[in-house]
This record gives sequence, C-alpha cells and structure tokens, in this order.
Amino acid sequence: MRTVGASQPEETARAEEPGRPAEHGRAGGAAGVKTARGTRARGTRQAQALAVALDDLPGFCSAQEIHAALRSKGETVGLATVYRHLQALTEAGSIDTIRDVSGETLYRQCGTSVHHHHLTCRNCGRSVEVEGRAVEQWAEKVAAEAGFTDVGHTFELFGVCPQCAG
Amino acid sequence: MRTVGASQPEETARAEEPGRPAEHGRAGGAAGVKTARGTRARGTRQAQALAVALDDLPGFCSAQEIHAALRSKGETVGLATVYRHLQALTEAGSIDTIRDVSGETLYRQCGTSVHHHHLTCRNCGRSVEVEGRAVEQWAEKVAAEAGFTDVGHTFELFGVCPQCAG
DNA sequence: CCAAGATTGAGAATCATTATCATTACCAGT
DNA sequence: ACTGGTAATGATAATGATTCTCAATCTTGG
Ligand SMILES: [Zn+2]
Ligand SMILES: [Zn+2]
Ligand SMILES: [Zn+2]
Ligand SMILES: [Zn+2]
Repeated sequence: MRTVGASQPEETARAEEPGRPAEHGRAGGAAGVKTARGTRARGTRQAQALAVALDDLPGFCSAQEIHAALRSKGETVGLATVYRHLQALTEAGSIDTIRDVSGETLYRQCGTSVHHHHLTCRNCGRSVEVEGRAVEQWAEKVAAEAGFTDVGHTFELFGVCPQCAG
Repeated sequence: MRTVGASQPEETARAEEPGRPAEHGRAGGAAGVKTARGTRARGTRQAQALAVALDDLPGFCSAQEIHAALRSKGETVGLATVYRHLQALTEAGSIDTIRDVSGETLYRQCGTSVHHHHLTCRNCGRSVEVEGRAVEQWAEKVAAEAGFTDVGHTFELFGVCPQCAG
C-alpha cells in the first residue's frame, strides 16, 4: 500500500458513514468568485478543503486516499463529492492524473499547467514533473510517418525515489 | 464502441450461459509439449482457440471482445478462462497490454518480443508497433538526473488510423 | 422571508477483473 | 482398460473503484 499524507487506521471508507446530521451545501465564510445568476463558483467548504488537501499532498494519490486525508484533518466531505471535484478539476486542467498499475486513478496538483510528464515514485507517490521536448517531437514524427491523425500520447515514468531507496 | 472482429448481437456475455452440458478439461487432439510429471502444457483446446483468435485479431481488444469473438466462431471458452490465459500470456511476455481510456485492459499479440511501444487507433484498435530508441534514452537520462532507481516507463500513442480517417 | 438553482452525500448501481470451488480431462502407472 | 493424482475449466460469487440517483440542504437574488 502506498503511503500518502497522514495515514489513518485503515478505514475502508467506501461510503459515507451514516448516523451523522449530514452537513450539506456550501460554506458561508470566504466565498469566492461568482458568475451569472445561479452559478456558484468553486467556493464551497468542500471544494476548498479539497484544494488545500491537494496542495499539501506531495505526490499522486487516489481519490480514496484524498478522502481519507480530508477526514483525518477533521474535514467532512463525502467521497462522491471528492470524486466530483477531482473530475471537474481534471477536465479544467487544474490537476493531472495518472493510472496506477492496478488501474486506479491517481490525482495531483502540478506546479505548471503546460504540457508535461511525470517521474513518479511507485512507493510513496512523490513525483517530479519533467518536460520532454524530445518525446513530443518523437511522438509527432512517428504518428506522421504512420499516417495517423489526431494523435495524443501517454508517457509515464515510474521508479523509486531517493528517499525511498534509502 | 470499438469494432473488433466479427460483431455479435450485442450480448452482455458477463458469465457463461447455463443449460449446456458444460464441456471441461483439455482437448485430446493436437496436444502439445509436456514437461515433468503432472505439468500439462499450453495445449488445451481453449488455449489453442485463444491463440488463434489473438492471431486473427488485427489490433488491441478487450478480454470481453476476445471472448465474444471466440463464441462467434463457435468456440466454447469460459470468460474466466480467457482472462486466465490472457494474464498468463501477458506475464510470459507473449502478448502486450495497454489501458483503455476507461481503464479497460486491451490485449494484443505482437510481432516481436523485444521492447517496443504502440501507436493505436482509438476507433478500431488497430495498432502499429514502434520502437523508440530516443525515448528509451530520454527516460533513462531523466530518471538518472532525478536520482530515481529501478525505473520503468509507459509510453502509448493514440490517434486515428488512415482507414478510419476516411 | 421566499423561490429557484446549485451542491452535497448516502447508498445503489455499474462493470471489469478475481477468487471460489466443484467438476472434468489428462497422464502415468498398474 | 482401470485408477489415483493433478491440472484446467467454467459457472458463479465476490471485489473494488467509479458513477448514478435523488432527496435534503445550502446560497442568493429579489
Ligand atoms: Zn518514494
Ligand atoms: Zn507529452
Ligand atoms: Zn482505425
Ligand atoms: Zn520503452
């Protein structure tokens, strides 16, 4: 199991546990931007908590890990909401995603929004952002030679980071 | 939906349908290699059928698609067995796997067993095998600079093939 | 305060993949 | 051919991450 952020007592945490008053809706305090009538911007308590968590986490982690991290900090955010925001952020390009060896999706807030790739520790999840001018060109060349169009790519590097190597 | 091999009446085919005499075990005919006592080799009817199917299929396809293709040819192979053999072949390095955008695993028998990558049509699944001397070196260099060890990589190219472009 | 619209979250639903486990087929001796 | 040991199979259940549903709750403009 990957070790990310604050580890908790190994809770399954598949669904929100019942029995609590259920605190819905957005928070009042530091509200954010707002647009036209009815459009609430990313200012809910849950969204902010998630943003903070993403900022704190040093590397890629799964939605469930993020959810666990939130709970461990006392934040009450539903797992479904975590997934929702992660998906939204991903579509907006604010965060990056990679796939675990087991197929699980891992999320991370990157320093830059320009196209880049990652060298990720398969033990702790910490990752280095790398730009690969060379591979971008290689990809285009190969695609062009084969006559393929609308080409995209997926380049991921995995290894063991210096800290984990010990 | 990707079009692979002979398309069938859109059967769900999640589990083998019951009501048939259930034909188990290995076939007698063209048995294959055998090793020490008790070790059967990869010569079962099901394994052969799967091998043939993999040979026929032009590109990457999912376990379920392969299973459907087998059934459409009259072969009776359980879905679990398909998964089992695909996994074994993958571990043996006989076939390659990539991940769908939805996370589904796709399999393909490649022409060569040496390390290479794929340029795959995201519409029909046909793929071109490409070798990337450049990216291999780039990967090693990047990993070394970051101090990572035991580094592996995942490079996949996706696009639309000339046939599908029309 | 009120109504409309957005957001949340608990649980159900999906769906690919794995694990069970009883049944069957194969093999080597006898 | 008969038999015991063992591998392989397949129907089904189980797993587990992600998505869907929808009622309850919040926010906000008026
Ligand atoms: Zn590490
Ligand atoms: Zn790139
Ligand atoms: Zn195509
Ligand atoms: Zn490579």
